[in-house]
Amino acid sequence: MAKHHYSRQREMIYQQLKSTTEHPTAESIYRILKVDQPNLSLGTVYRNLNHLVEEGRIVRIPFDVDRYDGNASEHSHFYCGTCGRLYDVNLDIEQNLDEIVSDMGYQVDRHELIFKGVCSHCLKETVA
Amino acid sequence: MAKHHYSRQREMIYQQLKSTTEHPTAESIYRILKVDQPNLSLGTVYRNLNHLVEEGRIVRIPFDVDRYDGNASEHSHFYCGTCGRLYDVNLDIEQNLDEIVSDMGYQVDRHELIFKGVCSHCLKETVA
DNA sequence: ACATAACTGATAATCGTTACTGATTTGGAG
DNA sequence: CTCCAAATCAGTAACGATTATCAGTTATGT
Repeated sequence: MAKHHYSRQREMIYQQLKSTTEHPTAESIYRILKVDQPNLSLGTVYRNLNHLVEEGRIVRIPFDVDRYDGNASEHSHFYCGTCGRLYDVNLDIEQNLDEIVSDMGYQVDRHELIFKGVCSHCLKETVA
Repeated sequence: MAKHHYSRQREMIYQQLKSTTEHPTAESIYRILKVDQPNLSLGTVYRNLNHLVEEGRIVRIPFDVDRYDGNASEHSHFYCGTCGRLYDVNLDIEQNLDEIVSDMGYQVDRHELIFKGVCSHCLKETVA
């Protein structure tokens, strides 16, 4: 007996997340999918996002309004306070961080690292 | 003319935060201060926490339910998923992180780094 | 002391997220 | 293929943390 049934809605949500690097919110995923699936429910989006996070297929980025990342591999984020965009940031050091904290006696399952400031795009705009 | 008036409530909240390393929530700060100040309002706590964060005197740790840190110097946190406690973690590398991301073209104002797992205290409990 | 802007307490409103419900879909067993 | 139980759905109500509102109070500069 299967633990999970196949769900068309869940796969749509997952594929939508995989197809973008914009780290959308539940609401914006809902709006996009609603176009082709007019009777999609917002609750279904939330339910499946939680489901996918538990499975480890996607990552929740805890925010004022939570955002989601279809790239579940370990990486950081940069949040631009000017345009509100959320960028992926890959740091070589990142794996070491968990080791350092492990050596302190903690069992580290994962970490969240988010930088905040102004992105290069908005920096240009400001100068102009 | 002063930008801010002195506020007894604000100082109480600040002192409460400085006196603990438990990273309390707005609600728990409220409960503690309410004992000696029965007519303290929860809205006042939220209002002043925001005020103190803007001043940079304290730090907001974005969480399911936000928590606050009276130690405004740069450091990370470890969240234990078993007991729910939030620990301070000091890493030497931490300053370098901002530099690395700055070199990528971003203007980095600050970062948030939080580790999640099981703390040493809870690890012992589990074994026993 | 006066004027004014900041602040407070109390309460209502907001809004992201979760819970509930009855109907529908899925996958395995006979 | 048919039937059943578990999983999922759409729709909507409920929840809870945080913010907004507002009339009354307090702090600060003149």
